[in-house]
Amino acid sequence: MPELPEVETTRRGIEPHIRGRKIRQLLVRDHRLRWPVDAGIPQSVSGQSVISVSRRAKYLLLELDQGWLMLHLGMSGSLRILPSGTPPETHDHVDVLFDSNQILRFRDPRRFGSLFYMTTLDHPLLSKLGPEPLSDDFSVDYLMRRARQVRRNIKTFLMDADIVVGVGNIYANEALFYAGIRPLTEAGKVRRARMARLVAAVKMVLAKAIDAGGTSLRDFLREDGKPGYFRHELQVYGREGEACFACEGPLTSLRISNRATVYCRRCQR
DNA sequence: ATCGGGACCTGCTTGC
DNA sequence: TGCAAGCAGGTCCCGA
Repeated sequence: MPELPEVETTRRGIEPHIRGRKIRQLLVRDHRLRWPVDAGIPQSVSGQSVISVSRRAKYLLLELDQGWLMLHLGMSGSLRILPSGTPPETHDHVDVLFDSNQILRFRDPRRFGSLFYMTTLDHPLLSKLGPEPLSDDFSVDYLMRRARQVRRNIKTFLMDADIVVGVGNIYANEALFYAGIRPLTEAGKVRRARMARLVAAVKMVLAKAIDAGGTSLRDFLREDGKPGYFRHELQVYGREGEACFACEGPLTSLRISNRATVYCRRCQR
């Protein structure tokens, strides 16, 4: 799936096409997503216009006249803007047809994604989320305070959406490399100066990935069907055994909480 | 209360 | 070439 940069890339891609447009019809071909898609959604949103498209964590929020469509891309989801009449392919589970005769089409092979309609933003999935990583709320002070309260490694800590949202496996590996911190270091033992480097690294790597249109490994495509280009910027993710770009030593790999972890023994302490 | 692991799915790559 | 195992960008939920 898309991590935060991919979701933000998608948001920026679709907004100009659907903002101000009226929903003519919403079609659910397969309701079996992470949570079953409510059968009442098509009726609820028909005739409503899109006021704005925003993002909270990795959720896309389509603000309508009287509510919100909330969409998560899961691990393999993507959104495309297509001319109406474009035949659906396998795994194209949801279409939103607009009065512009364009379709917003949701594809998700693994069906880990989700779609909700709600009339307030007071939703349990949004209620306990940590700060946005690119906001000022995600600061050294904040992260030091949270780290003191836990006993777990820094990588798992960083990927916990209660702590900070939007940092998935790729960018956690990348940020720890830039910060020079070993992934298994206990979060509570990271000194302030290094935590400051980590906060800066998270912001930098996410911002650069957004600028590049996200990272495309296999599934992710932008709304226009093109890939993102951040893959070429990756320092450690997917490079186990290869030479570190900084010191040329071989990159080490291990699994932390069952997620592929790659780091440089020499550059990360 | 915190934490790790399992579970949810399909498709692609790898190794026998 | 064929088949099975392993792995993939997320994250909720359960039991320890």
